[in-house]
Amino acid sequence: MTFKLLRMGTVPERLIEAATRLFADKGFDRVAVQEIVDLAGVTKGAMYHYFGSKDDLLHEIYGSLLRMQTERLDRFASGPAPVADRLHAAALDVVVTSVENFDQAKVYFRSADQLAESQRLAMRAERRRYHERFRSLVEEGQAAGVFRTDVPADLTVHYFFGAVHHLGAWYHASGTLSAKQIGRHYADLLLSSLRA
Amino acid sequence: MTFKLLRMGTVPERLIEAATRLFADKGFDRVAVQEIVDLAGVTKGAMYHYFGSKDDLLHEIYGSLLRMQTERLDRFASGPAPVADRLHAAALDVVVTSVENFDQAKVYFRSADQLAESQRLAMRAERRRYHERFRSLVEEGQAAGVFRTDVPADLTVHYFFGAVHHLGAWYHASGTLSAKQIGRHYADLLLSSLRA
Amino acid sequence: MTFKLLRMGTVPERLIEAATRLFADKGFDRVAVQEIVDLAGVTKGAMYHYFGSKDDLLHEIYGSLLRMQTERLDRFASGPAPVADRLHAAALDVVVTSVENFDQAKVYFRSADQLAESQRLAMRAERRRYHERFRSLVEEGQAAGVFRTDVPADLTVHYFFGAVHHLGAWYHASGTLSAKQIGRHYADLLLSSLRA
Amino acid sequence: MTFKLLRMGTVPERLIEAATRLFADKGFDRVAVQEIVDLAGVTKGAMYHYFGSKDDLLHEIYGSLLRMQTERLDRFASGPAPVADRLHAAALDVVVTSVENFDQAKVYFRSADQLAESQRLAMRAERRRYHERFRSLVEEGQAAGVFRTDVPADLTVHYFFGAVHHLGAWYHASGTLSAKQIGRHYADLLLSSLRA
DNA sequence: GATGAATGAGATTTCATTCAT
DNA sequence: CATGAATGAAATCTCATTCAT
Repeated sequence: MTFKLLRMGTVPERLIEAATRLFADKGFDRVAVQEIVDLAGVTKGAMYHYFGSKDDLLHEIYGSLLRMQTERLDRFASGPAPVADRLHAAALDVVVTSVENFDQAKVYFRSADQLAESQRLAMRAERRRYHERFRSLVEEGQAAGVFRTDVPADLTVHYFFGAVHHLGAWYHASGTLSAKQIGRHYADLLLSSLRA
Repeated sequence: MTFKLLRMGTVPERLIEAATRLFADKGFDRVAVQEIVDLAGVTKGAMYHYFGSKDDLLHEIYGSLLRMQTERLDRFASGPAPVADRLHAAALDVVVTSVENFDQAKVYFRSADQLAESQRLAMRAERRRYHERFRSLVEEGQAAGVFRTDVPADLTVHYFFGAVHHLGAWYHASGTLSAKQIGRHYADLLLSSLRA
Repeated sequence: MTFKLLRMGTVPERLIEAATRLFADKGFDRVAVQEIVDLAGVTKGAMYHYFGSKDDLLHEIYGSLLRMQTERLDRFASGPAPVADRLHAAALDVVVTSVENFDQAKVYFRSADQLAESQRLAMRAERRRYHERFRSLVEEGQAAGVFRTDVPADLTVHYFFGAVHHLGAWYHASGTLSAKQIGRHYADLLLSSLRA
Repeated sequence: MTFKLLRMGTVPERLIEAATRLFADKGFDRVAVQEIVDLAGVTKGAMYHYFGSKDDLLHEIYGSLLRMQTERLDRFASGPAPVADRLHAAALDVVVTSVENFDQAKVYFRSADQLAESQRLAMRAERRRYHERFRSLVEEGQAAGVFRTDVPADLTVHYFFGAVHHLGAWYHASGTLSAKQIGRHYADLLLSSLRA
């Protein structure tokens, strides 16, 4: 697959966009800095003016999606609705936002291990917080007696996010299902599997 | 993480084992051929005597797990038991074998995109057959009226295998759950989510 | 070692001071223009406003010490005192001024070869004049019969300035000897070695 | 200055020789790996097959001269002759061997600061041992009453080795003095300056 | 006067693969 | 069967300098 030269936005924006597309398409390790700057229509020097390293680009892309999803989860988890509804909404939302930012999500799903040592720890902590927030919703449902308790909440959350991460492996925009439809199915499957 | 020099088995076996460990640990692109042969206790010449390329090693590891799981799925799917039981057994089995061959599974889960062009197509076809066999079990249950039909079987299968692939991201041998326990939980969640 | 942002003096003065410290610390080739302007608290544009190039900075530092020492040598060499006394005073003085302007001296001692082609010739000629003036003092003593003649004056001068240049390799302000004490010892050693 | 393609010796030998000439001529930081391998008549890959880095080449050159001179100093210092004779012989020898291995010596004299962090400490320790061995000769002479005691032995040794290091700045093979003549003059100047 | 974004050339290093022995 | 020296292409990154504002 080839992409058209990017012409809009500031240089760092174009670089991030170019990197996102290419990392999503071929994986971090298979993308040369030269390809990124070519797609962004600048020179390598310009890239290193704005980003300290190729790793930094990944970190930026990775972190920005993680921040967005953390923030949205917070909103969805903290409403007044019954816990099952809140969990359903949160599950649906994470699928929809992943599909709507699909390149970014693909980078996110596949490249945690490619982060530089220093960034890896910080990102891992952030991801764990996200995981735990989601898990606490499940536990809340268990405590309320609406979710089964024979399967550990932790495991259920891993199970669900596995499904979400796997979107990157099979979803294509050309498919018949919309982001929302997929999200609803995913959320339905999660809720069904949890029903007490 | 560092590994001990491998001393047992034939040269090609040692090479496969070394490559499996290293690919699982760092990802295909981050492993140098030199590291593999060092761990296997041989030289590069020896490796190129037995394998045509680094890609071949990946192909071998990838293909052998895929073959094994395809074969086992065939056995589990074709029994005389009720379809729900057969699906449960198949789901449990794929989790158990993935955990029991964890390094190989990690390589498998993460490296589909790293396969060389020529091998990629063949492997993709094989994987699709596997996916379709599993899906046909779900469809059989839908036809029999024991599984819900409002969620497409295809999507359910992606959902479940997403969960399985994600094992590589969180499972550690040191955890409290055994392979079988995890497999049972996973299979239970799958069956619950499918119940009509 | 890190240095504090320079805040005093005019912009070109701060640039010279920053460059002097950094060149002394790491050597000309290991210092980036960016570091110099960071330490001086200005931007690159400012530097290129005042200096034509990084080489120019070195040239400035190099030349200013050389000019100072040439001038002082002239004063010390041309007095009415006996030649041995004048040589002793000159030798002492070059050590003292080198220690008192230690960063500048370190740059001077180490960086003759880093000067740009065009500047190198001019500086070499200037240095040779300095060397010859010093040598002529030695020759004057030889002619007067107070210095030995079996060792060529030229060689003695190289010998002594080798010792002086080497100060940059071992002297630290934290040592027990003062600039003057070191200078006296050096001058004593020179005079002793020359005694007829 | 340009050099002729090296054709003799093993590849690592040619690389060391090429690096020695070029480092001596232009200084470590001004020599590109490409120049070294061109002069040695091999490719960059070959160089990195034998040496881990450009730093390693410097370390090798630096260390081999240091080892040689340490060993020779040991021999000269430990004889039965009077201490003044032993010091004279040692001083003469270090000059002669420096001149006879002039390229290596020039690299050694100028490049201590360019050594990589890890190697710098080891080399510094080794150099200090050398310095101390030389100093102990001076102290022995002071204790024996044949050398002056008003100038610290330490300082005298720095003084002398400054002169030796400076050879790299002025000596040329085309000069009128032979290595031995220079050595004798240097040793004479040292001994004269030390006479009680 | 001063900024700092951008360039472009070149630096070191890596690595899968080949091949003479 | 097996070695390991050598290649050559490509990777990431650095940096002095320029120039529109």
